[in-house]
Amino acid sequence: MNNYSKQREAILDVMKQNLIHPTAEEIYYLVLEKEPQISKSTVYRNINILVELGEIKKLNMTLGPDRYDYLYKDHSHAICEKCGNIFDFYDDFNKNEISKKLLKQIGNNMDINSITIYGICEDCKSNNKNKEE
Amino acid sequence: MNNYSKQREAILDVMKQNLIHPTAEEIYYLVLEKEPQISKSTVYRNINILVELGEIKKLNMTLGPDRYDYLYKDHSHAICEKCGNIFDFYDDFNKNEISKKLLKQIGNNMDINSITIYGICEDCKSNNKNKEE
DNA sequence: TTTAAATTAGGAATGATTCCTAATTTCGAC
DNA sequence: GTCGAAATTAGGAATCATTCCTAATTTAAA
Repeated sequence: MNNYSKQREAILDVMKQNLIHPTAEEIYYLVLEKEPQISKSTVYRNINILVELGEIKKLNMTLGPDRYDYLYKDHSHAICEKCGNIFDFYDDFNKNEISKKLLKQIGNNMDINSITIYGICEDCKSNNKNKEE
Repeated sequence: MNNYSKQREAILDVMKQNLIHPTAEEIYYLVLEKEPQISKSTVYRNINILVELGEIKKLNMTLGPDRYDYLYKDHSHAICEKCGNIFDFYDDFNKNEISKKLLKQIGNNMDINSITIYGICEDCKSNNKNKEE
């Protein structure tokens, strides 16, 4: 793994230019515009390679297929389990006090790659107030 | 949704007695022992209902199919992205300072259901030191 | 009871992802 | 540059996980 290919390059470009947390399928259609002959299996294979190389990040979703994010520094996510919206936030987990406390609680000196918060966002909370079922 | 059924009861019992973060498939085989005629679709359907009712929690995995956990109070997870191990830790996110700070960073007053930490555990870190590829 | 709604088993269908294969591309050694 | 080994590709088949469909059964409220 790790020879140059214009297909892999095109996928990484798409990720850099679309900071919208696309699914693998969405990445495929975005890449198609520049590489009309690319196959879905190539997209899936390269997404996995890019994740392994640490160039992009996989977001494990509660709802629907997983999503991907071009990895920039100190970037974590909060995901609404009702509507699926993803909120970005920024934090250097290798420096700050929050992660020190979390690490102490875990009792295992992990390298923290990211923190994901799962919850219900403001919008979904207020929409819910009017509902009864 | 919400009539009594012995199948749903059996699934919840399995979850209460097996705090091992099983996959849906594993839950199916565990329930089979008590309900030998239960079908897989019944297991999947009831798992989803129990998640919706808040009786069990879905863990979004980086590796492999999702896993489930019998929900007890103030319980969150750290997942190793290399070996898939799940570490439990305990924290009431609706009370403590950590979640207050996280909420401020998100900029959206979410109800936090849980926090999941993704990283590399101690074991995988030390195993890696000897590897080069 | 009676009846409507919920639930079931079982299998078909779907959706997402990985695997397979033969052809092509990359790249380092000469 | 040329060669050959290793990596990569397109395309489709296969697999895996999950949901959907249907007719029969069970539940629960009137």
